Amino acid sequence: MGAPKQKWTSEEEEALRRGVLKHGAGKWRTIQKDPEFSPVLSSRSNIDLKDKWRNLSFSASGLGSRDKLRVPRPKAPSSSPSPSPQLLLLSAPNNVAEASPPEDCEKSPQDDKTPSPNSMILEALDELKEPNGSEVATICNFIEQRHEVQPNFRRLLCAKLRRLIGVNKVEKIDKSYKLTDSYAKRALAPMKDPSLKKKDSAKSSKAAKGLGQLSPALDAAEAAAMKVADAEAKSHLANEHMMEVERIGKMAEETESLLELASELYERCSRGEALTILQVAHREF
DNA sequence: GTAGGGTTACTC
DNA sequence: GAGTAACCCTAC
Repeated sequence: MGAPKQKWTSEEEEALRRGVLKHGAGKWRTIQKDPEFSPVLSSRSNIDLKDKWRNLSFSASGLGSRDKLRVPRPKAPSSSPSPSPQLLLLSAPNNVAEASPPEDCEKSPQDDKTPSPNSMILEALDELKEPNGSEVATICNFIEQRHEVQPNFRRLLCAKLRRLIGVNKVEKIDKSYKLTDSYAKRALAPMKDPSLKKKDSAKSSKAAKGLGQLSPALDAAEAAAMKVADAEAKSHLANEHMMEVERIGKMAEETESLLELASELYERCSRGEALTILQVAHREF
């Protein structure tokens, strides 16, 4: 890495936040070019904005930053439907990744020599079944016993667990982790279904995968709908506030002109001038 | 142009 | 050593 890291200033963060409010998350280029924000964000690329917003979103959710998984980049394209950026805007992205990429979908560990880390973690939590959750060390040991993992796997495990918490697949209890009830019931059931395991054809495994994804997908859709409704409500509220601001502005203008009128009247009257109501009403004086 | 996963530097 | 923030890479 050549250039040193360029830390984000609070002004830049504020500009980004306002830019997202104005144009919406996902319009990074627009925000970056917006004359209102470009002076502050001139040294940032649209990618920088996106990355920073991602970090902000994760910290807002109390999850810390997104995880970093040091595994070989899967060649399979991540064709998952991308979550609406607006979902990231107004609330923590807890459900955003529910419709997760294929890498996240839990295929049976038997399918591959080295399953994805997600699969291994979920498998471990599922099999450990500790009521109060399992500690990282326990999970790590479990996985190491069953699979060949990279040397720094424990560190990656922590990061991965946080992401799984973020997508509501795992919950953290004190220092332990366990599968969320909803996820354990819905997503893992098809995996463990012997009838599905028996069918080892590509077709059936695909079907099993689909089944495994269906419920989380429904959850994601439901959560997304709620988030959208929430965002719309907030947007409506913001509109109302804007109208209120305009109304108050108008009132201020009217008050000012009334004040001018009153002063004028006072001056005239103090000079002994007589004015009729009609004159005052039509300001014919 | 954007999203998402990966890598690296920094901090505690 | 672990967690986090910033940066990079690639697919779409």
